[in-house]
Amino acid sequence: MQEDLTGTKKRIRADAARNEDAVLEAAKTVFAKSGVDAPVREIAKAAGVGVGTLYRRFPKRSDLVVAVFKREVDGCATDAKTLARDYPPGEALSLWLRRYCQFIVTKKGLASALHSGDPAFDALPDYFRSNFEPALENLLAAAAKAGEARSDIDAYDLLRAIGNLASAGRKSADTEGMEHTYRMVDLMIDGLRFGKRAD
Amino acid sequence: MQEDLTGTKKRIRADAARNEDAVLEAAKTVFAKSGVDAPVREIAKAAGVGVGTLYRRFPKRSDLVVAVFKREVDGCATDAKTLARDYPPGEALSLWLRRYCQFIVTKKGLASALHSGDPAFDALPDYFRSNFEPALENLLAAAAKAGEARSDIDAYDLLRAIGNLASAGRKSADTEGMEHTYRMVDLMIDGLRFGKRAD
DNA sequence: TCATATACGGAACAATGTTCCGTTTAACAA
DNA sequence: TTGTTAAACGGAACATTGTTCCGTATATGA
Repeated sequence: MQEDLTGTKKRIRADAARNEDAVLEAAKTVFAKSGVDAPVREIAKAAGVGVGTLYRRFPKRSDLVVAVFKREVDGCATDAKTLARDYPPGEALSLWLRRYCQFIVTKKGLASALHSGDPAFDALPDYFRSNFEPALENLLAAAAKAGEARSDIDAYDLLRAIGNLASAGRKSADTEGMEHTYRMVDLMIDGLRFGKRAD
Repeated sequence: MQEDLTGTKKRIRADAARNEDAVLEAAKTVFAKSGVDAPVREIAKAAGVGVGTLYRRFPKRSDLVVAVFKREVDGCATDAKTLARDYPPGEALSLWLRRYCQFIVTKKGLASALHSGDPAFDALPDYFRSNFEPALENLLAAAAKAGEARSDIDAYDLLRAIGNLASAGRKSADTEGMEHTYRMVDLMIDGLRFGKRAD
């Protein structure tokens, strides 16, 4: 028995780590398919674990929802960095805005859960903003500096605007509404570029 | 066995009518105390009936929620007529806006249920609007005609504005936030009067 | 007063969140 | 490699709902 870098007692057992990941992955899929109210048993089954295993790591249903949400936020925010590294500033910006758009659309069910009044979700809006706002700020700043976007747009305003656009056009959940949404978002991205100006 | 005016077969039994009313009244109270997710058993108990009785008249939980909501809307809309009859136009307007304010505050839990995506509640926003908008329009028109309010305010806009005000200030549910809310609403009512103008 | 359609109450059933515990196994030392 | 053991596992069992069923009670009309 030895202490790890953080001072906790023991190493996480390999199967435990594997299962935690499997559960989160399964939950993401099931939530997307059946909504956030999907039965815990269904998630456990999809992950190939027993409900006991699931509950040891996520004592309350809401813990699992929160974990999935944060994981998705982290993934989307991380993509901002990746895109910024791999693409020219303007393109990185517009690619990420589409990525963000997908995030919003797939989290439709989650969004309503956030406003359900359950205190378990109180921290999520902050988590959302404190991750996405800096991410977008960086992309915007880089694009503006490169002369590929205007520099007078507030990141949070843009997040909200696109969030509203994306969550509005979701009637049939298939490609029908999505195309319309993407067209609107493209319009907005064009606006960012068209209005560009030298600093 | 005789038909009534609407062509339906039979008269409603007295105990049935009594129980229906008791259930609705109990549901209103319980929803206010424990939220719209309160157990059906709790409502049945408060109404002094068995769950079977409750379910005969409201086959789904949501039917009960809808019925309570509509009943509250009806009551609030009816009060508009009563106030218009018993008070001078300007006073009737301002009294009813406070009444409406209370409606919004006590229906906080219900409001989130409306946007839960459950199709059972799809009709409620329309019901809300088609009752309240004409009610307020009448009050506004009368007050404007009497020179006690401006005449360039859209009823629905005002409903939304005050609805937002009232539903915003509801942190502790006690008198704390309510006072602040009422002050804002009073401000708005003053605005209606201050800005009055002859037609 | 009687017959009966109607309504009633609450037990029973189904679905789901959560807990419990006997069994399995990863990790470590000899 | 093998033995020991704390950790993790699975899923049965329990608790809390929504909903259904049905034997019993009763309001109504004749």
